[in-house]
Amino acid sequence: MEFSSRQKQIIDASIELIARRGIQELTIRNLSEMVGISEPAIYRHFASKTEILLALLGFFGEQSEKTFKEIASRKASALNKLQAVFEHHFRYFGENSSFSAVLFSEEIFRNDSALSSKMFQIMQGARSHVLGFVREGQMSGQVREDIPADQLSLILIGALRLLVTQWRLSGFSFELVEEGGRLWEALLALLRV
Amino acid sequence: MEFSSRQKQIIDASIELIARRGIQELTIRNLSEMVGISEPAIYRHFASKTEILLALLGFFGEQSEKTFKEIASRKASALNKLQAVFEHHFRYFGENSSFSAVLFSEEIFRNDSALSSKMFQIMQGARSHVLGFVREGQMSGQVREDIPADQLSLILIGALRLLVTQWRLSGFSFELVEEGGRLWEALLALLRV
Amino acid sequence: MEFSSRQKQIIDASIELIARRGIQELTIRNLSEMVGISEPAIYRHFASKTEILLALLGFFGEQSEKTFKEIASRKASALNKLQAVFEHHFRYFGENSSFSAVLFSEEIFRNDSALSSKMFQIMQGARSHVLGFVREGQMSGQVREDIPADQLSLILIGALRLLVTQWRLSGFSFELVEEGGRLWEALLALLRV
Amino acid sequence: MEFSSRQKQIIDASIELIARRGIQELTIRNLSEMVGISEPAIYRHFASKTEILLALLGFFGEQSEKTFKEIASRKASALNKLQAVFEHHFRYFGENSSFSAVLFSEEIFRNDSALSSKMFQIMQGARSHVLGFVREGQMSGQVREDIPADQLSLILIGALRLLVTQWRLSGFSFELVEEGGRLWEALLALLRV
DNA sequence: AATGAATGAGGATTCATTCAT
DNA sequence: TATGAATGAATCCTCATTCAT
Repeated sequence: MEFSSRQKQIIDASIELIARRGIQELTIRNLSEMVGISEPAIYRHFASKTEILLALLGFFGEQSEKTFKEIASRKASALNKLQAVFEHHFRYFGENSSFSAVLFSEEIFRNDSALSSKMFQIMQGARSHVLGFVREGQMSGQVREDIPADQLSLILIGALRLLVTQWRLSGFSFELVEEGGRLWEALLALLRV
Repeated sequence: MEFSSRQKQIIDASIELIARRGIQELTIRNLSEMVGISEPAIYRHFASKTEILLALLGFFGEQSEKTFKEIASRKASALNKLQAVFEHHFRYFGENSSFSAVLFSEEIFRNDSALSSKMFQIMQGARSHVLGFVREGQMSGQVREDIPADQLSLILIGALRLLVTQWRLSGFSFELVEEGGRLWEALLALLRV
Repeated sequence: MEFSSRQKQIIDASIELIARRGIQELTIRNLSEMVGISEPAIYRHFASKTEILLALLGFFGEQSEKTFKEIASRKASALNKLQAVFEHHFRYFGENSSFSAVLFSEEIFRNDSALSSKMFQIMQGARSHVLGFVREGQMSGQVREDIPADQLSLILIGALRLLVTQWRLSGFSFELVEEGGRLWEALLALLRV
Repeated sequence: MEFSSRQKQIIDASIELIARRGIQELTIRNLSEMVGISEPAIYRHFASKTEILLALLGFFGEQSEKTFKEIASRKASALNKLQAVFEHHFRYFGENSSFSAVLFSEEIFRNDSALSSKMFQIMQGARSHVLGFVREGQMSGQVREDIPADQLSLILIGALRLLVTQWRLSGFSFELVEEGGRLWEALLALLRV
């Protein structure tokens, strides 16, 4: 999916808007004000509001997929790859605090089936990549095998999500990267044989 | 807080509405249709829409608090108490699938400060209770001490939340109680010394 | 017209409400809150909101008429009577600042013909009494005759009204009785032969 | 302040509405019907109802100020200027009977502080101009000096206002300009040395 | 004499979207 | 590529009033 610069501008503004003021404030009016064009002009670039959200999710999905693939291709141990996943996400959200609001608020996309299935797809992508790394770790003997890989993945992702959510709800009141580092240490201790 | 039967009816309808159709569909109109009275009639029982949501959260908060306190008072080991927390929540959400939609969707309450602080309060309550149980376990030698208690709590709650969220997003496509049981087994193995 | 004590209470509350918060805040709800009874209970005492306003105007009308008649019956010169009219009104409004808001805001009663004709009647009453005093003064040689009596009445009443209105709009920021005394001195100088 | 033609249309309709049916009937719905557009369309041209009333008062204020300044700049005696003020207002209201309903009904604007202060400002403007003319007359020896200028102004404006109010409440049942002429004659006789 | 529950009509305002230009 | 003007449907909420109790 290629987006024009105007389209990118609109997507960025959407993310900002959702992050700063919540999904209920993502209106065409607010969007057009933020971009600096008129309301109808928005419709020159996207057929509907849903289309904007779809593009937004597509953007996240692609980024996520790309990142996971890059990490997967590294010549490194499974635990190092998992660490990279954690570090990447904490750094990424830390720098783009707006994104977490969108990515961890599935509720937002409930009403439209196209949106919610796109969301589901992104979540599944991340899940299966993490699962792959965990399995890799178990096969290489780095990760404990007494617990099923899918449970471990669930625990890993659940912890990551909750930390980011707490960070966001607390008004970004702590250093996500640092706190994330501590969380990873804890998880590492749990995973290791 | 005591509620009249009509008020309870309105709260129930709100939960149903949020659960089935999402927060965006929680409108006074839909609510009044569901209850079977006119829109203005709603305002005889609650001063505003915010008041309804506040009552709804208050109801959840009280229930949650009561449950945690009951479990805390049991003569049982810390791990048994944690297990009880997990079992209770999975059974509870399993039976009232609507509730999870409300409780794990903090985004919903962002725009109103009264609501979001109430939500925060409920989350903090659960968090501190779980933390207490974990500490208890560490002191009694049941729970490993090489990982800080707050990290363990985060991991526990994060896993619980994510499982419920996946269950909900998948359209309740699996048995929450069973799957929750498996998750608890995994967590138990991780926690134990 | 005789009013029950509850009815008097309602009328008083109406005056207070109009005076303190304006006619737009004279709602059955606010009224019932102020009186301390339920909304339907208001309708036990008055058939409708219009009926309340009618009673309120009737009360003012009677008081006004009584006062004018009392003054008219005094054994005093015409100018003394006029002075009494001024003194009475300034003292009366000064003590019951609420009343001026009702009496000089004819706009309030426009929509209902029963109300506006009642209002008109009260105004006409005051007007004809003042006119009578002026004529009396002209006939007795106290008041200049080069200006028609009806013009003089208009000027007298207009000045009284404007002073009270300014006092009210300024938030009762000056001593009405004192300022009214000065105004009367000025008018007296104008009226005298 | 420049207004689009649609905005002028809306302001005109507001004046008409207030004049013909009273402030309580100045609703967005009635306004939109009168203008011949939908209710939301009104909001394309004014951000809120208050904004409409503010524009309306601004329009009156400007007109009033302009008129007073023009009269003040004339090479004429003070009494001639005062006469011009009276003639202008009676002619103006006679031709635009609607305006008096707005301008002399301060009660209307009580609830909104922005509106009531604008109203106060307009009133003060008129007051100080009249006061200036009276002082000018006293200094030039045209106007009697035994009565303070501010009392005379109050009397002048009070009489003007009351005549217009009576005219309006009587359903425009007499010729305002003629009757206003007679009133001015009376006032002139009072003012002159 | 009073009330709890209810309502039809209407209040201001916002929404996503369309259309002519 | 953009906009000014518009709108149907919906938002939350308030009003005076009624009715059964």
